[in-house]
Amino acid sequence: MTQLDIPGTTEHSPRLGRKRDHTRDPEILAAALEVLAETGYDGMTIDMVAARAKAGKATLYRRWPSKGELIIDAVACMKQSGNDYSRLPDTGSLRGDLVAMIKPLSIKDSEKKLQILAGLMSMLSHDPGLADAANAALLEPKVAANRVLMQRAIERGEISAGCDIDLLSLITPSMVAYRVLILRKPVDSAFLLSLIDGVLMPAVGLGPPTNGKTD
Amino acid sequence: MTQLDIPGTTEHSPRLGRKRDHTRDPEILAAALEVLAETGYDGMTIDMVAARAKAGKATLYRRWPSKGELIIDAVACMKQSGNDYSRLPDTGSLRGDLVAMIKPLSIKDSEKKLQILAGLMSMLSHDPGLADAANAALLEPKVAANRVLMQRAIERGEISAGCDIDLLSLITPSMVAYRVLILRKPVDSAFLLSLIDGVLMPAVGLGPPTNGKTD
Amino acid sequence: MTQLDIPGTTEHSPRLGRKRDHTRDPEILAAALEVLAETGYDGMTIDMVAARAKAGKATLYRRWPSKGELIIDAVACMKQSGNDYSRLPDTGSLRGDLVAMIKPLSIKDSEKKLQILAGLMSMLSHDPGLADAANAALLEPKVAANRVLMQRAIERGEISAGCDIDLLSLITPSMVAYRVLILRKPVDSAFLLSLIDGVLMPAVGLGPPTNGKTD
Amino acid sequence: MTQLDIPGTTEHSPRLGRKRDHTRDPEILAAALEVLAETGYDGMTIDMVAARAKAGKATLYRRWPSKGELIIDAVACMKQSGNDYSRLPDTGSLRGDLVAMIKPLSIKDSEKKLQILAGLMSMLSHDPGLADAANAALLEPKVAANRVLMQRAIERGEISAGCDIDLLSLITPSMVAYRVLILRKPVDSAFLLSLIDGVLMPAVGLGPPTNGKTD
DNA sequence: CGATAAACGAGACGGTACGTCGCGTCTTCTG
DNA sequence: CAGAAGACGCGACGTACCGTCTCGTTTATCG
Repeated sequence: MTQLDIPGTTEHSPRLGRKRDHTRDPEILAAALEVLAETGYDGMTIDMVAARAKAGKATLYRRWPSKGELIIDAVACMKQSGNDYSRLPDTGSLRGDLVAMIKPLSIKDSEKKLQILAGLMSMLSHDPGLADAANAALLEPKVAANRVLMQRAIERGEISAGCDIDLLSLITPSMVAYRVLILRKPVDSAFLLSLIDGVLMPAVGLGPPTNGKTD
Repeated sequence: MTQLDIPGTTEHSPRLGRKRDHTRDPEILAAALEVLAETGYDGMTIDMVAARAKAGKATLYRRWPSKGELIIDAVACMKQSGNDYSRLPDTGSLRGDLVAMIKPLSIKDSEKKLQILAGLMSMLSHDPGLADAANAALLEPKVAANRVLMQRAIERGEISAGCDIDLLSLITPSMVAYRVLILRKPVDSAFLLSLIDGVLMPAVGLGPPTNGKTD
Repeated sequence: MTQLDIPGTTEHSPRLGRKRDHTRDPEILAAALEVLAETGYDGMTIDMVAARAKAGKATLYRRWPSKGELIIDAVACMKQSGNDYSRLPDTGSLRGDLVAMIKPLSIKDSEKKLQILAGLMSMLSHDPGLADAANAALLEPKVAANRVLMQRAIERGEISAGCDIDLLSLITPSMVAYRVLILRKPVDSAFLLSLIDGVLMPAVGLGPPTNGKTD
Repeated sequence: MTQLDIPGTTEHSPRLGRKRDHTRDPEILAAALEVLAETGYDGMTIDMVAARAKAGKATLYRRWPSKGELIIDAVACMKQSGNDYSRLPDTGSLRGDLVAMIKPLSIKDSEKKLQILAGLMSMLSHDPGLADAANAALLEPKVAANRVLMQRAIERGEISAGCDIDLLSLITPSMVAYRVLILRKPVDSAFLLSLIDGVLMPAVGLGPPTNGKTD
């Protein structure tokens, strides 16, 4: 997204003159994310971002063609800094794993990401491939985590290999998004447990928890 | 939303002079929807809507306090004109009813509504109650339809009364929204059937439709 | 200069909508002159003028197409407010009248006007008719005063009717401008008296003052 | 003006490294004059000059501290290339000499120089000593020529030694400047002859030409 | 002769003013 | 008096230019 110079074929341009200082990119994007978080999408201003990053407005426009693109890239870069799901729980059962992923911190993080997503949403229709960036940064990590947990359950024979895990891994994220963005209700453990026990477990052919304890 | 002067109370003002011509409201809202569809939310302008409706800007602001509210109302009015779900299928089985609701026309309608929803989304965070209007106009009808179908299934004893139909009726809409807005993939019968057979039916304790029996 | 709406033929446009509030013009122009005087031409900013006049930038640009035109008009309006030469001396002799016009206040005024003229000068080449406005506001009043004094001298038979008073009335202004703008020397009585006695009086065929006294 | 590092003093720096290529100076100044003539002072850009001279912007700023100084120097260098007044006419009479200096080429040159002067004028107020450079390059040569002619007339006893030739030599240049820059009328022989016969000759105590022929 | 230090073309940098556009309000005139 | 037309104050947008800085390269002097 950042590449404004078309990568073309073999860099036939010798790139004369001062090089664009790409070490500033992260600083600018971080400033953009700060302002985005503080003032919201609509209140965000290019001058604010430039001032926060101690950069000139022209420097921003040299790298991103518009305010929208800048935000997109800022969100995309959030992917790295955001809490990743590299450390997945491994409790031995799918339900145990899913329940283990219910953490207040994770919920807060999801809600924040969804707020950002809401700001971007109107632009997703217009710019092809833009949705991919937002998805990859904001939603896909969670989806991927779900998919991995289910894949493990298949491998250990806990659930049938015929389960459509690509579909099932989307259910929690989409329902959380719906609840936060549309219904504007808080996401809590009870809601997530309802999803696990009322939707996901039946869908993979597993019954309710053998012991009654749910947390 | 539209009523800025509540006529219900005291009415000490005899409403002198020319009455507000409320026959113009639909025209203005239609113009708003046209512009919204043509230029997208961000590109939409109050002046555009006013010009399209051959109305003055002040006339619009006399009726709606802001651009956002106008759009909300425009969307809300779409509710009436849009294909409502007053005529629900009644095939005798829940699965039959759900499948019967899969119609190309209905899918197209949903996608259009979701595009509008996308444009509104960034505002839903700021304006309290605004999300309710959007939800009521764009998503709730479908949810309500699902709920009714499930309620009937409970009443006829097809599924357990313990099913969380408030939760389950949200699954299809949220998954469709996710698919259209985030993944930008088309919604087709196959996808919807996967949801019905892979998620909903197991969740309500019904098996796959191998034979007509519902176990 | 202010008329941006072409006066055309017969006002075929009914001029619907709110009228442009032309009572604001003088306020804006006055603000422009203030800023011009305080910060100089180069330091002057449209936002400064707008803020000073408590007007929006768009209001200024609706009336004047650019910063330059605004200044021009501001200068032109100065014509009215500036000290006019309606009260010319009448001492009975041309030399007496010319000497009577040498006043410290008048000199200061001239120098200020010339500083403004200097700021405008680079634009005079590009815009046809623009020079006329500047001339009419900044220099012509003085020239006209000289011309009147000489015309009176002709009428009373003091000097020959063959004198090229259109030419001679320009000498003092042009020499003063040259001295102030190019040589950057102060204009004082001695300089002006040198012009009167060394240039103007010989040119109209009058000798030096009959008695040696010059004041 | 060009010497930023004064080589006269101490010279503690051994001037290592590549020497500044001063053969580029004329090319750059010529480019500056071209751009100045084509786009006017306000439209002129350092980047334009650099591009035209196939030089880097830093090269220009290494030699001249600002845009204004560059232009001044460009104008000053024009002094050499412009038609100088080293070959003054010597017809034996002051009037003959003055009339002999009226040449179409000279008039064109003057008008061009005045256009440049106009562009510089707004800066003359701010930069001390800048006016001197402009004056020395653009106006003083003509003034000096007039002064020499009048000095010769004094020396040959044609006119009184009491004439204020410093003042009188300014009259033609100032009146020409006024006519070109303010009145925007062409300068022709008739105008210049009017000045000679109507102003200068009377001022030095000489009558009209003995014979009626003026050329 | 090789090291070194400055100047070179090119262009990115921080900053600032420009002129445009949209919002929501206010004013004028018409029906 | 409602309604159309549109000017108003405000403020963000994206562009252009200034004067400085940083690249990688070239060139002249010094060791």
